[in-house]
Amino acid sequence: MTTIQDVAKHAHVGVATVSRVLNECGYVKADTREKVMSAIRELNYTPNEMARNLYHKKTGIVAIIIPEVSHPYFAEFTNAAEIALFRKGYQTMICNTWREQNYETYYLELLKKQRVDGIITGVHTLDIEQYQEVNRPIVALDRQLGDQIPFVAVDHEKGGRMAAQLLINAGCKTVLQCTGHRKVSTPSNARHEVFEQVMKEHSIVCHNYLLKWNGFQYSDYADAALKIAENFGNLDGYFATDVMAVTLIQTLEAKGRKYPEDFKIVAYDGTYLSRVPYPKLTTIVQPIDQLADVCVNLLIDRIQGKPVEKKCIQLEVTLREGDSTKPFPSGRGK
Amino acid sequence: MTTIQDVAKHAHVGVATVSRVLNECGYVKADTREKVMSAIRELNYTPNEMARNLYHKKTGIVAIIIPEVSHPYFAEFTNAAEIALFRKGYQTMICNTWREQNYETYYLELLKKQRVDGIITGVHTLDIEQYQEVNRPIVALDRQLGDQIPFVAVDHEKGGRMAAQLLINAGCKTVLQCTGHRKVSTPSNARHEVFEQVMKEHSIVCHNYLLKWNGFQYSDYADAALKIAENFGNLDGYFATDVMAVTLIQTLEAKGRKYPEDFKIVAYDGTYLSRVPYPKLTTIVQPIDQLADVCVNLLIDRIQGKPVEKKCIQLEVTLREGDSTKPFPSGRGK
DNA sequence: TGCAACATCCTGAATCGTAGTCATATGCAT
DNA sequence: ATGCATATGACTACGATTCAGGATGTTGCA
Repeated sequence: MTTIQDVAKHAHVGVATVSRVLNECGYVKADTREKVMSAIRELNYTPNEMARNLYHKKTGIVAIIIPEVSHPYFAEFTNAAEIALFRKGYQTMICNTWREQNYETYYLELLKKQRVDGIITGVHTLDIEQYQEVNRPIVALDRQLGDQIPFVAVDHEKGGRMAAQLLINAGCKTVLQCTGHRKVSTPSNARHEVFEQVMKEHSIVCHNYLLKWNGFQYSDYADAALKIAENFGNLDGYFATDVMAVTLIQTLEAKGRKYPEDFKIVAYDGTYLSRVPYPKLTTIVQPIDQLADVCVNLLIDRIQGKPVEKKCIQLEVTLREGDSTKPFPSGRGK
Repeated sequence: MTTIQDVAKHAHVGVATVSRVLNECGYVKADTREKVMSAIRELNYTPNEMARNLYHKKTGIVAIIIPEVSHPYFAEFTNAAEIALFRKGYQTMICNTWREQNYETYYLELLKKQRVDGIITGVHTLDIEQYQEVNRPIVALDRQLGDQIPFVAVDHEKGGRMAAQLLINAGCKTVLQCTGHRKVSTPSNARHEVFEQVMKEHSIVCHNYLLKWNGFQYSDYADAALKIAENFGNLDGYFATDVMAVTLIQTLEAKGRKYPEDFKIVAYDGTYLSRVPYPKLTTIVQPIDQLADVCVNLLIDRIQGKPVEKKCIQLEVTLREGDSTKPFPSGRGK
């Protein structure tokens, strides 16, 4: 690999001059610049980023820590984040944790090691303390990690309430919601509390199905859907994330239930998946691109040392109403 | 940030000793090691990766260049690649090109700049020459980039033939396949040639619909599906990638055609999306995880200087047969 | 005209933080 | 005293940037 030294020697100038030409700063005579430029071309020289990074103490890389990038929600989030980061001049590193704490710890180290300038984390496994002791730029998606770390989330309570209301309006009497681990302290769990509560207020039976997570594999969701179909196969309302919702629909259909005549369903997230079923699936949509933008902006501000005043930013969910919550014909027998 | 110097001073030893403790090499007395260790703990020291990288002339980062990571195919590919890379001790950088040549050029520069140790490219826009002049570790997915750059792809011809045969066996008489730009020299275009040819051999009318790519957005696919439904809405067989297939199904259903009674369809790729429709969608499945593994292994070999003898690796497609190619009842009137 | 003041142009050396080479210094056995 | 294993620190390379400062050229003003 050719270095700036080689270029300097080849152009019969000092390294500082080459550097000035490269960075277009300071005084350089026109013909000297030309000499340097042609030396650069001749030697096919490209400045070494590692050396630059060492000097400037920045890498221009941001790590996105997520359970796994193949999950539609995180794929779309990562995608949007990459765009935003690219615009700001940053590269994106992806870090799948598979919900393993030690992976998360490992990735958190990247920041201490100065391998990345900042981290956007979308996982919820590690203890808060570990995040807090890394006193460097971090932004959290859907998780409160103490006072120092800004976090971004949608109004999940509203999302849960909307979902509940949609099923109630459709005339559901016995419903089920699919949840992740309820103990995990993430704002996104709020929707399940609200959902349950609203159902209770309307005296509607509300079952919970705890979805164990083993990675984003079809078989896991298919198994879960099968279990639900077995144990809760004749309810009239369901509330689940996109992935679970679409899998559930096909499983219930395979069991002979007509979609969306026999059962109503509301999906949550609004990824591409939620647009696939026909008739259209009613979905509570998270503004994934916006979430990513906000995360990136917050992070870049922190990296650049700007004081981040707002520690918590909440965005709105929207409703994409389809035919999966069309009311049951009135007067139907239970 | 604390440096190795600080640790050395704090422990009253030389930097070399600290380095030896860190890297567990050379002779260090047990109590000296302890002194150093406790200094490291006290100062909360972590070695700076940038400096290490500069010294060792490697970053331990691999770039994956793809059109965009939100597309299910690339999301699943990237996911699998990240796992494989992590196992080999590498970090993954994602680079969305949006099919813009200048982005691709920019990302290719990362390699010259020594910001990454290697590149896996899954895009097809840039001229081959630009790749060839970067004489560093590159592996291509689904594209032949000259003799020096190994490439990995599935047997698309077989895939195209299988798809054609499935529709023929189902009794289709007039079919349509959705293609990308046919001029682009990617092995994956081979399936369309074969598909067309097989159809011709069976005297079946085969239409082509050229899908213009503007990014992985629902609206684009929805628009395309709408156009197909308008102009080719009453054919009896379709062949398209997962994304297009599922969108097409819902659009044709919305037009009143019964799936899969009125028309047959074969999907290509085998991402999660292809598992969503009910009744099940017949799909030509690419072994995406395997493709990623092979790409990663080839790349790491190249990075580590091992001679890569096999310049081209072809994997097999498999058939996941669903009900979307169940034969039309015999004797139906055209 | 003389020369201070300033702008222009360029170089060498120091710097960023780590790793490894080399030289040196112990202790212990022969 | 010699040899060897053990133990340690000063120094320098990695490649780019930047600072201090030297060498010009140019202007302003007595």
